[in-house]
Amino acid sequence: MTPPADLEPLQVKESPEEKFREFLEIRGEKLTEPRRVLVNHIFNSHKHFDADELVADLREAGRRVSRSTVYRSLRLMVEAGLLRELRLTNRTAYEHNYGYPSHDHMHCSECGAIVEFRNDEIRRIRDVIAQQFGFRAENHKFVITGQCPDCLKARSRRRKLDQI
Amino acid sequence: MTPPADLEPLQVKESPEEKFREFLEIRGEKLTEPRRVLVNHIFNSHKHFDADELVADLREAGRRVSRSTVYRSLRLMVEAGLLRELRLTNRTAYEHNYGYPSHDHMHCSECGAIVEFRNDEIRRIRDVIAQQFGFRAENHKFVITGQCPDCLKARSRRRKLDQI
DNA sequence: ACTATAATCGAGAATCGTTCTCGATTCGTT
DNA sequence: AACGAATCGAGAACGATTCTCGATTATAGT
Repeated sequence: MTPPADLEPLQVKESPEEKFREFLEIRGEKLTEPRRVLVNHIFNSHKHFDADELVADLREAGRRVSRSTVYRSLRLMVEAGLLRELRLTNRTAYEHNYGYPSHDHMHCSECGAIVEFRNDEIRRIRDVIAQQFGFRAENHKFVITGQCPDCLKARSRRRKLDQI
Repeated sequence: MTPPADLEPLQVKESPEEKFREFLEIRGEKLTEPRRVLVNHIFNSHKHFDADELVADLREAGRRVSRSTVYRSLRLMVEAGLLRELRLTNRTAYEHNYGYPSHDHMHCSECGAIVEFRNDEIRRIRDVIAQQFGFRAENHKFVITGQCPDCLKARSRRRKLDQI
């Protein structure tokens, strides 16, 4: 299933690695080998992942990076605006924030699938509400929970079997 | 600050305790003394709280309920539809779901304040989007993060001081 | 009331994701 | 090559939550 046209990666001037290096330099920190491995691996494919999956993924690819460094680097990449956190379960999931249009999520309560969607009205409503309350809106999270099409199909299949 | 009129508690036929007992009975479980203490204490005031605050609160009121029982009961009350979970920080916060109109939240990233608001458009958008993707929408969470009016005021005060 | 049986309780151990500590290593610069 | 600062990895520590298990309590049947 290809993503909808409005959720294609955006054209960006700098690569994630360049952007990360820049962020680190400003703070007097360094883009080391493990950090370069991480940022490139993460932006090599567009998907949601958590710290454990990342460690396992890297290990499979033959790149050892310690858990400590993975957690530390993820935090940095969030601060750098490269990644965004999603707290849907007890584990924190991450997704690309740099070079990717802003969007929200649907979360299947049965299989855990995460589906992205784009809707500009939400942003508008958010700003109207914030203004009403004198808030300065910085960000928002909109997550629709329910059952994805696959799990709904599986359910109705089960119901039919039960009737026999 | 009184809550907006559209966020007043709703009139409900059954008390939370009755509703809890009913839920438990269906599952062949019992409304015990600790559970009765908890459900009544929780619905005695309308506010957000987490497990630790609840334990401390009860202790102050002279009612000892063990941490285990508090966690177990909170889970049950969520399943019973009495409470709703909010995962804004590392601690899970809870709020009334029974006898209270559905609403969403603004969360101040500076002081942690949680402000409720009601907006019917969100629900409508949610259902339209879910339908587009073949999802069955069961629930949603919409959280606006930013700075609350008080923290904005404190900020501009600080900026003025800096200028002197 | 009394007893039997299953559910529940409390205390503390265990779990699990994440963060911290610290001696060893690497980076960039002289 | 040598230095100081930043970073690394391994494992300890942490904090919220869940689990374990012997003691306690609720409810139905006598």
